[in-house]
Amino acid sequence: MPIRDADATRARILAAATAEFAEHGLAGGRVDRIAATAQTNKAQLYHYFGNKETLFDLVFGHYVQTHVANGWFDPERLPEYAAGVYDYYLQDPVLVRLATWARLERTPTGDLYARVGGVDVQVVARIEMAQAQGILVDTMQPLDIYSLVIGMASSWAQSSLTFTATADEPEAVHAARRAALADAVRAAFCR
Amino acid sequence: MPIRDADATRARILAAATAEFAEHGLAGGRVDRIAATAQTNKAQLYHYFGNKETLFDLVFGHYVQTHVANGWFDPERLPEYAAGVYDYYLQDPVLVRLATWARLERTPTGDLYARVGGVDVQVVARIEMAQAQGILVDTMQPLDIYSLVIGMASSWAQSSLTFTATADEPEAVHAARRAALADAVRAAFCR
DNA sequence: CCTCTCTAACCAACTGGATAGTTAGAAGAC
DNA sequence: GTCTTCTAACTATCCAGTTGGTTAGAGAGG
Repeated sequence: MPIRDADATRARILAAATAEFAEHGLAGGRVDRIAATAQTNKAQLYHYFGNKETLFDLVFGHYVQTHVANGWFDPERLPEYAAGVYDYYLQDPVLVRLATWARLERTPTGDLYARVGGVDVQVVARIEMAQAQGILVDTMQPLDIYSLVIGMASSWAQSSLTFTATADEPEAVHAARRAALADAVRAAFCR
Repeated sequence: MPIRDADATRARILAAATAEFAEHGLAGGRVDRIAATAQTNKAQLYHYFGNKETLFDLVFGHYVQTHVANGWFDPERLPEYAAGVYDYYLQDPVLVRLATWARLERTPTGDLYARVGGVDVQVVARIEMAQAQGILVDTMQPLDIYSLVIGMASSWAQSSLTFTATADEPEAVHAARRAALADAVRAAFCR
């Protein structure tokens, strides 16, 4: 590993910025802290990423692209998918927090992922196919089904308007939530 | 109306702070802007409210207390309640935005309303009663049902991780979402 | 009814530290 | 030798919180 490595420095800044913005958001995030955590300095940061806002957008887009696997969504096993999302949010708060900051500070209305290429077109196509096959109810718009499922799965996430789950709760509590979530999704959307 | 009116000044500051914090959050909110909007000055603001953080908590608590009517929640008409929440969030983004900022910046885990007195105990009691009467499923914890319903109703709110609804969309779109939401809630929780 | 006094309400201007963004140049790598 | 990577130090602005007062108006005394 060379002492000077532009790619590695970029990566350290990106990682530090991801943690900082997930924790504090765009307005609350501090460029000095990011540079310090990344073991570099602000001049490097500004050289590679332009400005704070751009860095935030890039962090969010990058995190979505690397952590939301394209084929993960499965309309044919929607209850299991929802339960999986519950577990993911529990184990990794970064995605939810970044997404919520992005929503509040960058994209207050419309498609949250518009800056990042929009909601995967495949999602809609696959829900439609599952509806045609009689697996999912065909009385709702595909995107409405998708929104509701995400809304349900994020009920206990770090964006929750009620109660946010933590890993140190008893496993029985998580099991009960997972079961309630899967049951509710099944009853609501599966035929 | 006297030229000097402490109550009126307090009220103007609270109103201005509510708008400012709903828009920009705690870190992004500016005390100077609040004072200017309230047509007063920072010294008054600090005299009445101590500091920015205290003011934020007070704004959030006050908004919840004045805008979340106690008896509004109705476990016997859960689908209609959910649809009502959809409409409320559509027409007034302030509550959702304040709550989401409070979640991210003040209460990252646990009960969001802990600072404000906790989730209404009546909510649990009334869900339990509805379960005992066979109106709601009794295979889920009351709080889990509550969380899921709020999660579903806020699927298109300004905290949405997918798509945020706006008032200027065609009424047919809103009607479809309301129907999907009510149907899903009914299928998931009502017996 | 007028004037004096006292207090609560008010405010312009200030302070000190934080913060986004810049500069000018040092040093490793090829 | 020169191009890229790196850095300490700098700048200009912003911002939460404070200071040192001024002013409106209520009530008391005459």
